[in-house]
Amino acid sequence: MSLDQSQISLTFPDGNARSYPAGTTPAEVAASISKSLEKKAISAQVNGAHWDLQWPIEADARIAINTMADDAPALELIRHDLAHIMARAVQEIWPEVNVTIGPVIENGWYYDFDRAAPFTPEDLGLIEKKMREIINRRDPVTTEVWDRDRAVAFYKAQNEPYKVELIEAIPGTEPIRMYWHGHWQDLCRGPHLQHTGQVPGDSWKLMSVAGAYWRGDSSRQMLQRIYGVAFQSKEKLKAHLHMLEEAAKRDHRKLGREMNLFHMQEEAPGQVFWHPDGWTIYTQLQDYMRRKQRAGGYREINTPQVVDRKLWEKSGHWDKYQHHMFLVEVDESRDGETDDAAVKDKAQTRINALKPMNCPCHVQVFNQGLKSYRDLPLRLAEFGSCARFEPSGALHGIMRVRGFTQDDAHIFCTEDQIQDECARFIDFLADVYAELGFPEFEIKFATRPEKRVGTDESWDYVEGALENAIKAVGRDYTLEPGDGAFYGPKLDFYLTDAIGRVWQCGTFQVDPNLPERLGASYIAADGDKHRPYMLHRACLGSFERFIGILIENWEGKLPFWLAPRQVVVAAITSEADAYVAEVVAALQAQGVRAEADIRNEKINYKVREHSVGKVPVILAVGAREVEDRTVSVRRLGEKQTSVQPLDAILAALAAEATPPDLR
RNA sequence: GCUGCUGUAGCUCAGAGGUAGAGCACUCCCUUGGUAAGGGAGAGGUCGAGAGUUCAAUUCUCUCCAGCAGCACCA
Repeated sequence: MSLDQSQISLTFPDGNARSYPAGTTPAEVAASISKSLEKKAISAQVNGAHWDLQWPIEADARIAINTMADDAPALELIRHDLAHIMARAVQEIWPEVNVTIGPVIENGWYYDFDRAAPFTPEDLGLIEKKMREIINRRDPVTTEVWDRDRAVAFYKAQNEPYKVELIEAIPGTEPIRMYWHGHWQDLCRGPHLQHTGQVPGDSWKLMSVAGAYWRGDSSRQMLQRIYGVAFQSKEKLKAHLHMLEEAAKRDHRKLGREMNLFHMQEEAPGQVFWHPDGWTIYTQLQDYMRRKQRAGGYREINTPQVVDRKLWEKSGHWDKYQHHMFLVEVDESRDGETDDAAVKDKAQTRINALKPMNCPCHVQVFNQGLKSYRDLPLRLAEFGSCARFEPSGALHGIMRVRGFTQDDAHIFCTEDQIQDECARFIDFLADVYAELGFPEFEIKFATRPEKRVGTDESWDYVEGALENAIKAVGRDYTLEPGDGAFYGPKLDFYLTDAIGRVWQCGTFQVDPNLPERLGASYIAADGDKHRPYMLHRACLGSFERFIGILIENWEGKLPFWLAPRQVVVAAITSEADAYVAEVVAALQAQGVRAEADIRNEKINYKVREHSVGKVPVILAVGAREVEDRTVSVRRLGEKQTSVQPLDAILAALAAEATPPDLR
């Protein structure tokens, strides 16, 4: 502690402290250390907070000066200053454009503009050029804290209404900070670099322009958002652009077409036409899940697709979910001979909905016959085909669709069975994910939201049960306070794919509400009727989306047991054709998906075509193999081939074709 | 749903106010070739749908449909 009020003590990362006048800025601190540090400094950490070099320090503090060698602050400043530089470039080219906000995001930044004419790809080039000019000007960055009214008046005079609105949204306790990059001005909480010349000239790129709502609100003005990416070096930018290319190669829409797995067409937007090879993957996965669920104590059921609105009114979906439902109006008085569907007897018209979820139907199954506490927990599973009217802009390949099938199940149980069922499910899911090639997953625990039903005691109990369950199976989780459903808490499961992307697939939700609405009950040991809890749970989510994830994860090179085409037996000369047929038949008899290629093509051609087609194993046979009863084995991605006896490869491939749960 | 862009042969794409082209794939012929494209020939398209402008529209304009990117949505 300094004795003198006007002096403060600043402690450096090495533990040494020095005394400075109160109000000293990190820039002055850096200068007091060395000329080179003064030049290299970009910002500081003051008591851990990211601090602009120009901001005064008024009290004793821990301080560290940041340079470009400090990754996190360097990237933040580069990206943040580029956001300002881009906005400045845009206003230098088109002075009438209004600026709004421009935050740093993963890998870069964006800035939202209000401009009548759309930005074109050519405009992006112009903006980049102007940005380079601005960087080369090496304009100093300066900052001041302004009085709120002065700032509002300033932006009104500048005709920047969005800035005025932003200031009005800043809490009264926070300062209004203004920044200048040369003459160009922006409202910003900072920090920023010393001058524009500190931004590396060639390690960033403008990527795209797209619409975005002002303040993320779809009822408000649509702005134009320009995205950029930025790194500390040209090499890192290149690596990033390369990674984007790699991700594009995995696109399931592209691979689905190339591998002839499925297609979609405009008469059925958001719905999948599965081709034989794609459907092979689908059925393999479904058969696998069916076996796992049977082993896990689930009973499989199947329920109707077209269900009268009365049930949806009871379940509450009619009120809350109607705009997402496909409705089917049927004139029940039709004679069955009139082809014109538009001719309807309104009085006789019945409104149905395609089911968007399976839960209400599952309660109907539960409700048949009296249930005893001895029947619980009752685990009802369905590969439930659902239809949801998703907004057109949300559709994405087979990942976000309007018609899909969930690996859905509902567990009817008592309150004190929740914890066990939850633990059991986490183990089930971990097992499935590991066998499908996703050993790593995260759990997010979403707790009671503001708007909810049920008593606090009940929430306490159920949340406690979930938490105990996670601990019982020895897993970590992250808390998402307030993110639960209105009726109960939930766990969401996020798996990580081969290139580090995370996907939410599994879910586990506790629901006392729907059994109540739909009148589910069981006879407890005390002889009275009680309400069961309903646990909604899914592991893969939907088959469509999960297969999309599998395709992208494996870049189309699915594990052998899931690969739609497992083996191609290719003749090198037509003299081997009969032997090819024999090998194919022997493989098929072992349950291997094998096909013959005896076309009039060279072996090079065949190898290339089936490699491109991601067939995991090519068996080439020519005169030698026919003679020796062997095959030449070539694995996808390997250049080396090996000659093996027919019997040996039959046994090996049959073993490989066995799904992981049956090994 | 919103903003912008796109829609030409199975796929990837070129093209132009006067009713269309390439490569690959496909079919046939030659070739029997030893591990990522052998050679030749042929066939294939109401240029997403509808309307308008024009002597003439696939090309220009409008509406619709679908796709792509982002936003919003995903109780």
